Amino acid sequence: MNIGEVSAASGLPIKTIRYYEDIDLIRPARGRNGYRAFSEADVHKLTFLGRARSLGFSIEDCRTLLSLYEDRGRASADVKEVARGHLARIAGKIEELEAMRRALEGLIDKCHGDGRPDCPILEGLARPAGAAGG
Amino acid sequence: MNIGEVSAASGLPIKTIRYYEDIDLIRPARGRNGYRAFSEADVHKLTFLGRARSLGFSIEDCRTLLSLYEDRGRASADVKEVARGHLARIAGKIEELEAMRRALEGLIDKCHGDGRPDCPILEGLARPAGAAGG
DNA sequence: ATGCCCTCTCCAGCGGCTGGAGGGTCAAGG
DNA sequence: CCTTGACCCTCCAGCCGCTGGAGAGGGCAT
Repeated sequence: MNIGEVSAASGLPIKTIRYYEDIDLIRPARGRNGYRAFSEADVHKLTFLGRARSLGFSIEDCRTLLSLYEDRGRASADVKEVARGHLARIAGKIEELEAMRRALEGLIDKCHGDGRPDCPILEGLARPAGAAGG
Repeated sequence: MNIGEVSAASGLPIKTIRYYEDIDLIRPARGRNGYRAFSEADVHKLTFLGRARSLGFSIEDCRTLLSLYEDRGRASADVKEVARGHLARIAGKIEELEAMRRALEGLIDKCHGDGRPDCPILEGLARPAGAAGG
C-alpha cells in the first residue's frame, strides 16, 4: 500500500504519516523505488494513532499506548494509568478554560457595546484581576 | 525603569517582555548604555497584556485590544466583538475537551486496570469510534 | 516522448515563548 | 584601581505537532 491509500484508509494526512515515521512511531517497509510500502499492521497502527490523537493524547502518550497495544503481555493497569493521567490533564485544561470563560462573560455582560468609548472590558484588563469597580 | 523592575511590576518574565518588544507590542525607549528604559505607560501596557494573555487572548487579539485601549475614540462595540470572538473560541475548545473527557471516562470506566492484558481502552482506540463492543 | 499524478527528501514556519551562549554595564567593596 | 556579582544586551535554537513548499524522481496512460 502506498502512502496515499493509507492516508485515505486511516484518515491521516500524508504529511502526518511521514512525520510519524520520522519520529519512529511507525516503520513502514520500502519498495525498490523508494516508496513506503505499508502493511495492514501499519494501517492499524496509524488508525490507532489517529484515534488516540483525537482523544488528545500527546505523541509521547501515543508512543506508550502503541507499545502497550503491541505488547500482548501488557497489564491493563498500565494503560489505565496513562489514560487517567491524560484525563486529569484534560480536566485541568477544562477548568482553566472555564475560569477564562467566566471572567470573559462577566466583562462582556457589562459592556454596552455601542459607539461610545467607555468599556468595562478594557477597564477590566487594565485593573488588577479581582478589583470590582466601586 | 529597567527590565527587571518592570518584570517584577508586571508579573511578566523578562524574556517575554523582550519578546513583546520584538513583535512590536511595546516600544520602550533606550538609555545610552543600550538598556531598555521603560515608562509607566509601558508598564501599564505590559500589565494589560499579561491580563489579556491570561484570559487566553491570542497575541494578535492582544495587539488589537491594546490599540483599542490606547485609542480614546474607540467604540466599545469593537472591543466587545473581539471579546465575543474569543469567548466563542474558548467555548468551542471546552466542548472539544469535554467530548474527549466523556470518551475517555467511558473507556476508563470499562477497564478493570489490573495485571491482565485485555483492555477496553486499547480496544476502543483500535476500533471505529462509535462501535460499541457487542 | 508527453503529460499528469504520485511519491520522495529537505527546509522553513506556525504560536508564544523559553533556555543558553557569549558578551557588555553598573554599583559596591577592598 | 580592580574585582565581584548582579544585572543587562543580542542572537540562535528548541519546544509541540504538524503543515506548506521547493525541487526532483517514479509510474502509468496515450
